[in-house]
Amino acid sequence: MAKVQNIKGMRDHLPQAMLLRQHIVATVQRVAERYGFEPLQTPVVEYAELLEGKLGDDEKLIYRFADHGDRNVALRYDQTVPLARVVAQYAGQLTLPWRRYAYGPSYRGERPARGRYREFYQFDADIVGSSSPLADAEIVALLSDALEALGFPGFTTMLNHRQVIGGIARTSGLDETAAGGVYRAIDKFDKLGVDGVNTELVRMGVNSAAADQILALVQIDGDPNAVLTELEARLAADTRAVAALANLRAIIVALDAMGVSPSRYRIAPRLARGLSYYTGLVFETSTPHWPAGSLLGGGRYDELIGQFAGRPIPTVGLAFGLDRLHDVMAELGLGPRPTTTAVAFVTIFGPEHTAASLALARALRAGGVNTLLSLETGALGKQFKEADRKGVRYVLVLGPDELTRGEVVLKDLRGGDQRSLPQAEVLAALLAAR
RNA sequence: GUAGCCGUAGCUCAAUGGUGGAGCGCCUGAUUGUGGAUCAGGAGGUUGCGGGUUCGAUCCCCGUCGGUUACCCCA
Repeated sequence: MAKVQNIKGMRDHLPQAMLLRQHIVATVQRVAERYGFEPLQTPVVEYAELLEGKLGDDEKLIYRFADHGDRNVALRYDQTVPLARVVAQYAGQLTLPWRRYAYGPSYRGERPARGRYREFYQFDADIVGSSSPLADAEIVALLSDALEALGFPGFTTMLNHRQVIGGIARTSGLDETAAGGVYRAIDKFDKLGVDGVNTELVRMGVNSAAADQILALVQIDGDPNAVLTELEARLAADTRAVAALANLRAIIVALDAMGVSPSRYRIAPRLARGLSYYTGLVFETSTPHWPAGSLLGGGRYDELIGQFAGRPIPTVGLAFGLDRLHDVMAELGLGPRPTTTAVAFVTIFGPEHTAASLALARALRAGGVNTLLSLETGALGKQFKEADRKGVRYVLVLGPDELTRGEVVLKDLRGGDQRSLPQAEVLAALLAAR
């Protein structure tokens, strides 16, 4: 017999988890559509060469194999590269700027850890074909609205710009080739602290004066405007950094005008992210209630799509990590926690009353009430028990007494009270109670 | 990729180199027109899988699969 077991890092999502996951997706989708984003779906399998050359060292994490036609294929590791392919492939059919969202699984052959899986679901939202800071701001506003709609009690989005990090490295006397390690080191600031990052920087050959300067810049924190002003002063010699800071300032001005509370974001020069294809804004949202990693992240990547399209197409976007959002919400008790989809449970009093119960169930369903029908007849106790265990709130009984009077017994399992009412009124009663 | 820890009933976990237990859950009944609470009874195990050591392995050793923690990495 085949092994009854999952592939490492791949999970089943049983009904109780799915109900919360679907709530999350529906909520985020509703917000995205509020901003006029349109849905896109692409296959999980792509030509391997499409994904190669975008990830750097992470290429070894790509799931790849030969298909039945000996094609060299791979499972997508994110939804951004497929987006780039679509934009290039359907250039004539898409009106830019294009706002699109996508929801689905991606795959990475890395070691599973808390909140990280080999098959993971993401909800992506991107604005393709605009370099306006309004696009960057809209993405940040969208994520703020979405997390608030989901009921997150406290979250903060850290904003940074790739050329601010570049400027920090350059003004500290580091060349671009050494910068990669520096980015990784400062990205660990929250985990390692000042001394830890300093040790790390020195260990990779940064002299201590430069390390001190990097650490001083990276620790700048506080009111977004004040942080920008301070960075502008300290990085004034680096023209690219100055431009980046002006860009960030334009973004937060737009955020304020869009109604995003300044308490929801910070300018964080220490935020690095992977950076492999980011060119401008980078951001990451986290909550103090979940120390292990961020809820979502994103940024501006103005060059990636151009690699496929043959002309530059500036784009900014984000990805919600569904698995992590779900884990955090489940742990914090956020969101609805239904155990089933049904609201009503129709019992069958006995074999001879089957038709009447079926007709009742049909009428409730036609009226828009999610209705579970008993598949057993008689033994009302067992039927009630099934309804109770499923978490269905209302149970309906159609016995000989009720049928004679043209009524139905409606019992609320939550409170335990029940009443008998005319059949014609049951639907309205359930709709009102819901 | 490196190192550690874990894997026993549906779930959470005990146990001993010598016939594997509990709580919760589940099933049946008390209750042939009503779930939860209570009481009584019951079912449920190749101790992840494979190999080795041993008279004998759930326990010790090796491998493997899965989970998990810290590193690495995190598009």
